Amino acid sequence: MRQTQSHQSVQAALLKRIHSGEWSPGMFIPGEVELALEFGCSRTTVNRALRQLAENGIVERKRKRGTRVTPMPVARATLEIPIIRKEVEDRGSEYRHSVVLKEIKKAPASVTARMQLKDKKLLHIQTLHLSDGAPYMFEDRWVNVEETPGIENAPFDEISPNEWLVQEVPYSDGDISFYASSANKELADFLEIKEGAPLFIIERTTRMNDVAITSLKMAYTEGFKMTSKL
Amino acid sequence: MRQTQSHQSVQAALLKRIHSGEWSPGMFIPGEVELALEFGCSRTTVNRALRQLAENGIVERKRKRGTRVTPMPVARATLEIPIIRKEVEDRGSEYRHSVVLKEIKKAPASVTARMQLKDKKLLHIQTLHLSDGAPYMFEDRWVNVEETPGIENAPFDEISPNEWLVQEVPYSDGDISFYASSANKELADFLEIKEGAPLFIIERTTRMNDVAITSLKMAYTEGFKMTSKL
DNA sequence: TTGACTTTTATGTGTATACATAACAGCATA
DNA sequence: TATGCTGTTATGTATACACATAAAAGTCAA
Repeated sequence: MRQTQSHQSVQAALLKRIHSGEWSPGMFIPGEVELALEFGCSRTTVNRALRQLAENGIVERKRKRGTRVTPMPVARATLEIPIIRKEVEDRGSEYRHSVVLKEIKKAPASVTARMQLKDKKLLHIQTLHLSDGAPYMFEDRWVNVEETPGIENAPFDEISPNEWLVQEVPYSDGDISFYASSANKELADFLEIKEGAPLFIIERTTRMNDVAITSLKMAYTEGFKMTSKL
Repeated sequence: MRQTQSHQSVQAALLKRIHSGEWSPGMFIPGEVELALEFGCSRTTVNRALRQLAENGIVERKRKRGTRVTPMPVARATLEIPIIRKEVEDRGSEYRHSVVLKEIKKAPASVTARMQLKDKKLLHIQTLHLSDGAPYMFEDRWVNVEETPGIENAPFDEISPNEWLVQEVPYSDGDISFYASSANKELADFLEIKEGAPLFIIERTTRMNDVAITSLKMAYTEGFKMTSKL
């Protein structure tokens, strides 16, 4: 029998059994061949459905052992980190930015540790991002100049360093972390908030083949919220 | 020619071209048939490689139009939100929790709005989670009792509401958000921090077929950091 | 010129088949 | 007993083929 979208319906059927508790966490589920027979489709189709469930962390698969419902399901949220300008404009606000500092300098230890670049002079850029004229986010960025040709002449009054890098410099991997912190004097001044006010911090380092390209710290004022579906 | 892992190598080859700038953002790349010919593999294999790239947001695909490198790539971070006990124990600390409040009550407007359950009495549970005896996170949870049979008799002195729900109550979807806030008097007392100290807040609502199961707010003290790969 | 129809094209998906590979079980040999 | 060599099994992956489908491009008649 040839159906369309059948891997999706198979996946839905499997999910239903898991969600209903018919297959409980930790339990091994029937093999691909058996399921293919039951659903009246090919093993390929079942395989795809199961593969997708495994990608989403719903089931765990191992050769020979079989497939089982993940015993302790970890909730996963996929966050999308858009370009700042888009983030602001999508909310219907006007975006502006201003580069408040641009220097070539030896980075402090905390930055060199993250980037694993010792004793190199890095480009240090601080940018204030504004939404409808009000301070929205403060960005403190360090850039490995050797890996980003052209950055010295980039027109940062027109395009933000954020956007320029995303468009001009490819990266292969990186890491990101989120935490809460309180504003120090400098940040408080820039963001026009009280010293000690809570900030949402995103720290991000991107690399190309294990060589750090840029590392940055973004400080969002209270009111910023990051949302995602589970 | 039959190779193993070839969809991975094809994907790697495609990624390389994108990262190297040979194919720049917004550009349409050759069709599946053409690529299959070039790589000496079947269209199926190219399809799978491209499908995975599309899932990761690297390329955009549309029937008939073709495949193009995502013009404005949005960085995506997949966060894993583990069970609190695991989170603490994985860091080598001893986990304990204590339920500080358990009542059946009409929820305040902010909660009913999130859960879209009006005028229902909900179970309200507040739990303090401890790491090596020190306050780690404060959880404020509202539960739709009708959808969670057995919760009234659950042994919350042994197992945390968090863990009990994950294991006993299946859910189909939900949403989650992250933001920074400052501690009010009550939270400051529980978490043994100063009033006004920054907190990392995770708000989460889970649903089963569009019916809210539980909605909770988790407040982490400063020092908590959520990390992920890009 | 406009609007309805047809063709073309690139991706989307399903089937049958084959071989690859990891891990386990059981047997046999030193 | 320990160790190495078989199968065996379930998933992992590649291939050739066929049909589905959305969207663009082309065609033609009112």
